[in-house]
Amino acid sequence: MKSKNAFARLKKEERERRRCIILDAAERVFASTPFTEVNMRRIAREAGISAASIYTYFPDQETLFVETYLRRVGDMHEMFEKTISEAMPDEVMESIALSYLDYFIEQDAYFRMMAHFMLYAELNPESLEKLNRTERAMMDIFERAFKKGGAGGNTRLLAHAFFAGLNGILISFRRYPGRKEEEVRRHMHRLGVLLCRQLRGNPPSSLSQL
Amino acid sequence: MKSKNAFARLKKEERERRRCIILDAAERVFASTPFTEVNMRRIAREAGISAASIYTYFPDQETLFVETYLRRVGDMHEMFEKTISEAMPDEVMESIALSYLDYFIEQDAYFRMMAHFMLYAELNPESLEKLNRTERAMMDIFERAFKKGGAGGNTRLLAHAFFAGLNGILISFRRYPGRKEEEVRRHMHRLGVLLCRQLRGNPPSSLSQL
DNA sequence: TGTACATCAGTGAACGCGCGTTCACTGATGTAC
DNA sequence: TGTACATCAGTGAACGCGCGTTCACTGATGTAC
Repeated sequence: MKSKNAFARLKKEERERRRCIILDAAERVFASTPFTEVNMRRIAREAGISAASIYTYFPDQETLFVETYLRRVGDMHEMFEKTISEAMPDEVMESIALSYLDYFIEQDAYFRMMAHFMLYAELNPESLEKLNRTERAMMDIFERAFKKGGAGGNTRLLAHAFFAGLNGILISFRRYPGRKEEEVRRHMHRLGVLLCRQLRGNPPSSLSQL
Repeated sequence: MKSKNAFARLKKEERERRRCIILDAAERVFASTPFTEVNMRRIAREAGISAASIYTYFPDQETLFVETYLRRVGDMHEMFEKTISEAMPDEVMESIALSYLDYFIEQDAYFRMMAHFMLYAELNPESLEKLNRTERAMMDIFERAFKKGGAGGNTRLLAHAFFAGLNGILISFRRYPGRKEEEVRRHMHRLGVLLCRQLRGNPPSSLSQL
């Protein structure tokens, strides 16, 4: 009986590892291909299997996308945890804001996915629940950052405004007409810094300095 | 020669009126149909013509969508102009923020279109230029509102932050899990008010009051 | 040790559907002479 | 006044393409006896 369990466990582990290989491949595809050109066949090719095989491990495309997204966002959370514990109180918010912006500027596909989930997705309940949990975790992190930064009052609301503000910056200025990538990033950073200072109730002495 | 011109003019006017009928139909479809279910055949049906006929008046779907969007946004601009001239200085920003949010909460399809243009669109140059002009006009309006509201410093940057903040609120909380429509709206309003006060450099005495 | 059978990952090809767009054609109206 | 021709809005049907997903089948590995 014991050895049978061991076999079953091993099989389960192997299955898990194969799932993981597919997720790795998806991650690479998302990192290297314009979001609208990502599809099941491409991910399969990157993983070295046929498209049909993916369906042995994931029920559908959406679930695969959500899981790829969640893994990545998990990494970001860890990064932020570190920032919170290491940064000085008066720079923790800006540090997080700029990381958040840079992360999504560089990993455009993941921002697109987030936007896609927010705008379109008719997600299955499990995926939806996982995404919601992750969003709440993000809010918790932002809230703790605000507290460390010395903000008082309704820090949950501040966290929401922070989240909304950052997403808004990313979506509103990503195609800033006629600007080069580096200028767009600088502009986003400027707005991110403004957002932090304002939400902390500590406006810069002169906005024109920015 | 004169009468020939008159004929030509009439013909041009008629053509313009037919274009207009299609745009009206598109507007109705966008108002009544989930964004992902809008397509050329539906708009044609609503206009009482065949899908093929649309192509006599618009080169492609994207152009039709952009023009429908622009007409609507034009209306919104007029609304804001009125608000700016009529509202008291200390309430002008909040008034605009709440109108903006309400407008896009109710006209979800137009928000989706805006998001779509920001995220996806490989637009043809003319459409792109029109959209950019409109966005700049929006920024001008916001900037004037800030000035009327008594904000100093870099009002252009404030306008950008305001625009980003409002869009971020709309995209980030539209699927606020487990909340009813009315609660979502209230939450968005709360965040909108917070955004205004912060950007005006006039934080509410206690955030927990919100 | 050998044979029959079960399990299951993996596959190429095809299915199915949506939907933007094009095409060959019709029918009405206007124009030339 | 009548005939031939031009113009042009409008159409139904079909094209074309992308792409998620399914299906019937293969081949390897393990198991029973």
